[in-house]
Amino acid sequence: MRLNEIEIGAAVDRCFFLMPAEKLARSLIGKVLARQTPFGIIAAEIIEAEAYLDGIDESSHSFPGLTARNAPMFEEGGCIYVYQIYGVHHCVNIVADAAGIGAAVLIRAARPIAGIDIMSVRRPGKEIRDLCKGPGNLAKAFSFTKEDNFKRVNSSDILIHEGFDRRGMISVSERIGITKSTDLKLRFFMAGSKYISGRPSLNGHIQ
DNA sequence: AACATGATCAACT
DNA sequence: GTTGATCATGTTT
Repeated sequence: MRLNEIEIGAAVDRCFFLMPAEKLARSLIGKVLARQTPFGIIAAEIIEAEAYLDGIDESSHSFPGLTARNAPMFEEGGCIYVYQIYGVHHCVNIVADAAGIGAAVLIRAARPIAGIDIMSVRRPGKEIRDLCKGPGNLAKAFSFTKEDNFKRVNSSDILIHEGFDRRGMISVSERIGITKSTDLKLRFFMAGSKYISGRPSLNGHIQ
């Protein structure tokens, strides 16, 4: 599929998401997140993502076991899980692995490819590079809300396309903004990209 | 009380 | 340009 003269590949198949969250987070870098809206399609290349594991990961929303809030995380991989944080922001996750596991990948930053005019309405006055920088900002640009919980990628208005092969361009670090299980290196990102969140000194920025 | 954040502002290099 | 402090805000435990 082609969007604004950019080839973003085909939609990934359903079984793509049936892998552990750590592997899925790495695999999602370079993929294109897209959404069909009444005003047209929005699309952006995933540049930064974090894995939240089942079992030992105390910072994962699934750690306490199944609750009303985290129920989407226990669906089969490819399910959407959106939560609200600090009363103000929303964050988007894509569930990993088989049903009942409870692992997901937080999408933290992306490079806008299409629907920039639509994103700009939702993020007035922002530079293109800042439209989808940070999980709360990305959710705002894409208008993700709890309404999107339990939707399935590629069987709804939310899509993931093959995008770009970024193997060999991906760096790993500790996750941002958590206080538990901080030793785990589960943040994956394109080093030096101007689209990633966090302080430049943590990111190997070139800019 | 804690929370997977972001905008703003003041102070610095 | 960068950094750290502060706070707005609603849901969950």
